[in-house]
Amino acid sequence: MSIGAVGLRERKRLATRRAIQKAVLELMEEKGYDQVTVEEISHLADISPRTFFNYFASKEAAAIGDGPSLPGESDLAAFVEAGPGQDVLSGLSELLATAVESAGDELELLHLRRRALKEYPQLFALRMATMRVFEDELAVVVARRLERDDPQLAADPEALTDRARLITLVAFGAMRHAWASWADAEGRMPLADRLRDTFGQLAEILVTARSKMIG
Amino acid sequence: MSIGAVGLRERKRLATRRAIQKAVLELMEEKGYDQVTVEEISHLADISPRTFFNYFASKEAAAIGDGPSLPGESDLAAFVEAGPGQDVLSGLSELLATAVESAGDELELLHLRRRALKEYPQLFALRMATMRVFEDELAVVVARRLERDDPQLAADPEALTDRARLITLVAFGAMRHAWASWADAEGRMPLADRLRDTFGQLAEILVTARSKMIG
DNA sequence: TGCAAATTTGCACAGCAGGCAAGAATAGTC
DNA sequence: GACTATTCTTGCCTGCTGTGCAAATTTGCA
Repeated sequence: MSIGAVGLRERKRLATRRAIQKAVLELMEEKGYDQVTVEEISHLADISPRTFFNYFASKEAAAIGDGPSLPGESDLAAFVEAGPGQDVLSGLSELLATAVESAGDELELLHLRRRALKEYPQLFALRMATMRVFEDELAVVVARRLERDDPQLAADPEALTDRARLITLVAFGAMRHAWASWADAEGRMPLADRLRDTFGQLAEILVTARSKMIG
Repeated sequence: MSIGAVGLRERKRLATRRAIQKAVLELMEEKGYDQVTVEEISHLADISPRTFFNYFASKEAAAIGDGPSLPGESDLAAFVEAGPGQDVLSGLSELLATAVESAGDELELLHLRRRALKEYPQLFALRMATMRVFEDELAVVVARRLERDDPQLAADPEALTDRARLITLVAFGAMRHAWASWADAEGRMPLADRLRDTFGQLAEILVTARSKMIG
């Protein structure tokens, strides 16, 4: 296997992983989550039921699907090095919008999942729960940014990660809002645009809050 | 059954519900989540395994436990009617702090759960996910507040609920941060204080963001 | 081609979870 | 206090979920 190329093995694994997720979601739309069995899913995905569990720990995990992953290092660096002139939340807005725009081949799965999970708020909430990993990764990046922008925070590592985590969680709240309105609109407007819109509204709210706090 | 009093039936139901949650958490601390069976839980809670499922849909649901409920109407009214002079996030900070302070008899369960779930981030995340219901209830209250404060928003019901939802989700992000630092500190400082502290920090961030957005 | 490593599969089994109907406890009525 | 309706608990039975293990298959590499 030549350097840089992705081996057949890994490609097959990814394909199987996606086939399973696609199968669950399609069957869910057809007959509802509870009526779908692992046996059916496996049949549709062309694997044995035992193999299903080599890929996902549970039927639920397959329905929820893989979480998002961080944008590439170049995008991250752009965010980290934007400098103290740009406010952090605006920077996050751009970073996240960029991230979802580069979804690429996962787009079909994204829409299938949106439709299927819309019927199951519990599963949707569970998917949100799996975002914890993403949140943690994001918090690290935010910390990198704060470290550069704010020498005072940089001197206190504990306060730094604490602050980074707060910002990340708040930004994540905005992200959830963007997702919700995207889903409400049946995905007609790109998710990235929703994100920018939501963060814009957030800025409005903050400005209002600010004027009240000082006024 | 006299008016106002809670019947024996309901009291017993609540007691059983709490006994189950207590049993799961204690067994979890003793031997780990996976090693705990519904049979053991039922035995410790003095009910049949079948009855267990009359109370909780799954072992997981019992481990996660009941979500929080809204504060009393008097507290809600105080928040709703605080007037446009108080910024909404500050108001939410007080409302939420008040809510957790009136936990009362659930306090033992609260601490038991904190300890037990700390070992299981997945379950903790799941518990966060079940807060959706709480979020929705809270969003309704926030909408009531906005309707009073902002005539412009009141005229557009859709924009109103959308805005209320965004504020709620952002506040919930802050709440998650408060929970995290409370759990980190082993619950030594009251959760309510953590909440106030976190919302204070949030205000700081907003001030910074504001000065950058206008500067 | 042939060997080593990774992956898939079948099999067996414990535990989860729900439908159903019989029995027990509770509430309301007289 | 006895009677009846309602609600709750329990046992039984069943199907599905999820895992350990070992055999069989596929892929990577020389």
